[in-house]
Amino acid sequence: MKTRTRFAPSPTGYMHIGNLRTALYEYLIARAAGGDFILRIEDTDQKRYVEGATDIIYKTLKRVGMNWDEGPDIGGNYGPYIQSERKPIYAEYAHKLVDLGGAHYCFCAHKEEDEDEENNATHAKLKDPCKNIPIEEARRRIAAGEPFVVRQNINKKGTSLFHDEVYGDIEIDYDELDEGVLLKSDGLPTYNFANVIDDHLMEITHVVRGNEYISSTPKYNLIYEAFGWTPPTYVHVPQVMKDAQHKLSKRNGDASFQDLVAKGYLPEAVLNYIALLGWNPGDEREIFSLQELEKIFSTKRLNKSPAIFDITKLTWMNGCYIRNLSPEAFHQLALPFYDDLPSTLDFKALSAAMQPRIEVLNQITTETAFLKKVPEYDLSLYENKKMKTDADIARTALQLVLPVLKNVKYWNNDDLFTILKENAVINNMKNGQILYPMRIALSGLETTPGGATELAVILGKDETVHRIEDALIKLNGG
RNA sequence: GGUCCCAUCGUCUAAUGGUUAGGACAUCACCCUUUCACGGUGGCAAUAUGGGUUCGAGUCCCGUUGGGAUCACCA
Repeated sequence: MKTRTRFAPSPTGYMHIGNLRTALYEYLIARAAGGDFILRIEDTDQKRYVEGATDIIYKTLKRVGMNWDEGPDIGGNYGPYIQSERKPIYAEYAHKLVDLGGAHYCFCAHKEEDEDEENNATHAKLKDPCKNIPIEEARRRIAAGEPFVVRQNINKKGTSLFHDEVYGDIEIDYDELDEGVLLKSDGLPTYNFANVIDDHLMEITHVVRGNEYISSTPKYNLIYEAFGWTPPTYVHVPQVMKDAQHKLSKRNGDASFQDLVAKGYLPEAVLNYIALLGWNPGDEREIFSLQELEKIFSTKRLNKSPAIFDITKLTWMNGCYIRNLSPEAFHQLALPFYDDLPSTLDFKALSAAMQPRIEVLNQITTETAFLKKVPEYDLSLYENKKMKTDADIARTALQLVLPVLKNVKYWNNDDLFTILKENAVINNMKNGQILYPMRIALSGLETTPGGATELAVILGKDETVHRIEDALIKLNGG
């Protein structure tokens, strides 16, 4: 049987990191087996539907290179792939399930968000009064237009046993299961029911989902059983946590995939990082492309315990990806972050300086602020013990260097560095006594991305001369 | 609360019952160096706890503690 997995997000307008990881594992299981990866949109909750949310899902998956073989946009042999368009299918199977004894009709009024514990227990196993309504009477009431839901029957006794690829064999007592709603009064199925029907009809072989579904898995199996269908292979994965106590969630404003990308995390790096949250390749490699993961992924190396999303490690990994970029590729990614900078800068040189120094693209903004304007600084900045400089030496050095720079023919790093070094020797000064003050004059900062000559190249000859003149005025008490 | 699940450095993790418990991030120190960064070298740092089983337990069993999940006409 061909391996088929599906990513079945609900369009709530947000690509949660944990969701993306689930999608990744589903994708990898399919690809590792040469199978198909299906995209299905689960929009059975109209209240939560967000306009444009499906586009975010498409865009995100495409951005990381997880292409699907069947889906709402490209079709396939098992469509439709949007649950709201499958409404008649669920109704048909729901009634069928009632006929098969796996469910019953229930006419109880729906109590909205009722916190009353009594009410919560009302429909627990065997307590639903509607379960005793004769089927003929139920059908009559439905025909008469009375609102109804289809509720699952849990008639079994004893314990349910099922196997999970990650957690092994799990036993749950049937008494623990509630007779939940399968088909809502609006005629749409609940997640529990829609999943079983769709996964079966779409011939899904592996179901990957968060481990919060472990306790309800026996309910799914009961439905499969009632229909005489074979349940899929279950792969429950541990949660992605924000910290030891809380999982990552939209409500807390935790980073989503699109938030991370907007900050300048590369999609490839994010994907690489989340692949390793709860999975490892069995050796000590950490940097993987999606293509490499497709070859080596196995559910056997999936972890059981929750993993905390560590932005610090992702940031490091993103830095690795940035440094591995070709200079041209990096330059293209950096360009949007140069918008506010003077157009006279040598942007290629700036990119060359930025690439090894940043780990997230948006760090470019703060790193380059001094290129717009020299920040206010104190003359004490010219004092540096190791460089053996102070404001007086700085004044001498800059006065010395100014005419030299004005005469430089080839404004590039190597020539500038050679010339300035020669001048240090001629004037019996140390390199640092010239380069350090020059760097301060050009930046007004204690630390800068690149040295004096690199900054000079980035700023260009005119601005460099200009900034040194300004510094001299400042050093002379102006 | 009932039930289910989980437990190795701060974090992500490795370890056919036999290793000085390994790697990575972070952190610290040093080297490189026109500052910073990159790069390089090294340091600090873990088997939650109590009992078993075993010649030998991070690994198997039981208890304890801690944490998570679930008990919706949400997924």
